[in-house]
Order: sequence, then structure tokens, then C-alpha cells
Amino acid sequence: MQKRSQETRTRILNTSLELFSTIGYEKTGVALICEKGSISKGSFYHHFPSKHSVFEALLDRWLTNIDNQFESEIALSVDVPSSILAMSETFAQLTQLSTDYLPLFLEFWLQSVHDPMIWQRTTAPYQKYVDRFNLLFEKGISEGSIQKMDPKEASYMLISLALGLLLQKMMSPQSEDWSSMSKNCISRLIQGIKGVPNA
Amino acid sequence: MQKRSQETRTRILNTSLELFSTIGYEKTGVALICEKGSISKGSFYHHFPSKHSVFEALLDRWLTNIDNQFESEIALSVDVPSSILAMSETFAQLTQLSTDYLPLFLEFWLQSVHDPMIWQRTTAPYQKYVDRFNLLFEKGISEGSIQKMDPKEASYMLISLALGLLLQKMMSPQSEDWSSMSKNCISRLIQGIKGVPNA
DNA sequence: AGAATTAGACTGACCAGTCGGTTTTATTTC
DNA sequence: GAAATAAAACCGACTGGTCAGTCTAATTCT
Repeated sequence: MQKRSQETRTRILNTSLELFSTIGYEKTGVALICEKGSISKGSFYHHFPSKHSVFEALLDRWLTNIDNQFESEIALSVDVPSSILAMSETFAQLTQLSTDYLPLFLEFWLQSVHDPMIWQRTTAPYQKYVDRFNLLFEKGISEGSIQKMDPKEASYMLISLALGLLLQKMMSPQSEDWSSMSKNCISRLIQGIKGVPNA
Repeated sequence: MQKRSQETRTRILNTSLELFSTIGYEKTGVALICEKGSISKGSFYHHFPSKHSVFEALLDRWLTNIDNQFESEIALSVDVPSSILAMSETFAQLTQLSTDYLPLFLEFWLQSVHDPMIWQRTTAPYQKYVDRFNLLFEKGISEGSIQKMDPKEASYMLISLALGLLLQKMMSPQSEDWSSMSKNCISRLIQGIKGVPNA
């Protein structure tokens, strides 16, 4: 039966996620993961070849999650501005869900900067989003629903805004309502980019 | 003579900055800092009580730098939108200057999330910028040069955009021209927030 | 001289990863 | 369906190496 095996594997993953997020990747010892997750050292290394491989597995899980979320959302709307808004909605949801795990996202980013292997792994999907936004904006611009501008600029603007909101959310006490703040900011940005009636 | 002493101190700081940025704080050993900076272990610990205190010193240096830069820039313009633009200009410059050290900024952020002591240290100046922007936007809104909106929202939008641009700059190959991209994005954001002629 | 600074060998804690062995689960055979 | 066998999962004491920080002695400045 692979069921037990699968279960410990995910337990390793989840416990690691928890610890990596709260105390950081480097500071989290394998021993601690094992203790907190009631896993033995041997079992840990039976499932993962290294501590870092757990990190990578978490990264992959995170990326595919985001990807699925976006993929399911993008097909729905036909109007470009609302389509963008929908994707942003998804984004807000996503951050809402995983507030506690946000620091890990930073850790991913940081490691990407230092390690070319991780960089490649993260960049590919990232580039995919950029391209997707680019296409969306191009369409919007040509159909007149978005102002005449460099679509790349629009994409980067939107993504930057989203990332920056994430970053700030991380720093502020949990009490603050970043979910609605994010929504408002994004919709206002889109409003500012929308095509003007005449032009 | 304190001159030599001062010199080794800054050499420790600069070498650490270099290494922390390129290979990360955790991965950088004190021995390596000493080797690369031609400093002995004893000297190192004569000037700093711990590795982490070097980190903190770098953080302080960074923060006061930013602060000075902003402080000198803010007084110049009287018109609100152009004042904001000026501050953003400064920001762009600032990122331009320290491209290589950008990863350290992330490291600061990450540690702030994990360590309350660091958090306090970073939050204070951060809050100062937010407040400053708030005031600026409030003024702009009341004088009509900025749209009617929550000034906090405007501040967070602008800061988010700036942070997000930084984040993305870090990930992309050095070739890309983020300096002009940043400028364009920020000025477009301000354009979108500017007061409409009628209203 | 003597205070400040520099030198670098040394220590002790910590920690990722290993290894020999046990227990649980799955499969085969009678 | 139960005994026998194989395979997968689990266990935790142990190791080897790393690294922040210490200590004593030497050197350099005033």
C-alpha cells in the first residue's frame, strides 16, 4: 500500500512548508522537521534525497497551483479589461489563502537570484504569465479597450503592482485588510489604463 | 590613529555587502569575508560583535542613505504630481546605482518578516515613507491635482509598483533596461491618478 | 610605554546526510 | 487462506564537516 507512504510524504512537505515559512529555510533543520512532523530521519531521507529537494518540491507545488488557478480563470471572460480583472481576482484570492506561507515565496525569489538552477525553474512559468498578459494587452489595445501603449509596459506594471502588494502585505500586521486594498489598487490601475472614449 | 581602524571597518562592511549580495547572508562565512577583505578573524570581531551585527550595520547604512536621498529631493518641487515624480526619479536612480546589491534588500525584507527586532528597525522608516506619501497625496487631492480617492490607496499603489519593479529587475538578466521601464511605469501611474479637468 | 588594533590557531555546537537494522505492507506459493 | 518471501517504508544513533565566535600573543599606532 502506497497510501501510508504518500501520507508521510505530504506530511514532510507540509511540515517543511510551515517551518520554512515561519523560521526560514536555512534556520530550519531536518531534525526539527522530523520532530514536528513525527517522522524519523531515515524516513525523511527515504522520501527526499536532500533538504533542498523538499524546497524544490514545494516550489513546484506552488507553481503548478498558481498555474492551474490562472488557467481555469483565464478562459471565462472575453472582454479584455474584465479578463485582466478576473486574473487579478484570482491573484488576490491566492494571496489570501496562503498568507502564512508568503515568506516562502520570498525565499523562492531570493534563491532564484542566487542559484541558476532554481532561477530557470521559476523563470519559465513567470515568463509564461508575462507573455500571457502581453497577449491580453495587445488584444485590448488593438480592440481599443486599452490605451495605446507598449503592452509590455502594461504587463510589467500590473505584475509589479501585484508583487509589491504582496511584499507589503508580508510586512504589515495581519490585521490590515490587504485583500480589499489589493482589489481596489488593481482595479484602479486598470481603470487608468483603459481606453479613453475618444482617442 | 583611528584612520586605519575606520578603514578596516568599512572594508569589512563593503566586503560583506558584496558577499551577502552575491551568495547570500547565510552562505557567507565570516572566514570568507575575512579572506576576501584581507582582514583577520580577530580584527573582524574587534569591530563587530557578531556576523549579524554587520548585517544590521549594512541595513542601517542602506536606510539612512535612502532617507537622505529622499529628504534632499522632496523639498524641491511644490506641485504635487511633479513632487511625486521627483521622488520616483530618485528611486529609479537609487536602484540603478545598487543593482548588484539588490538581493540584499530582499534579504533585509525576509529577515524583517522573521525577526521582530529587524522588523521594528525596518518598519519605522518604511512607515515614514508611507506617511510622507500620504500627506503628499492628501494635499494633491484637496488641491485637485490628484483624483478624489483614498490617499493611503494611492501611496500603497505607488510603493507597490516601485517594489514590484525592483523585484522583477532582480530576476531578469542585467541587459534589460529597467531604469527607463520604471520611469515610464511610474509616470503612467501618476498620469492615471492625476485629477481630471472637470470632476 | 601602553592603548588600540591585528593575527590566526583553536573550540564547541550544530547539522545535513549515512548506515545497519526493524517493522510494515504487498506478493507469491502451496 | 495461511505460510513464505520479497519489497517498501521507517527508525534513530552516529559521522564528518562546517562555521560562528574565543583566546593569547604579536604588531602598530600615539
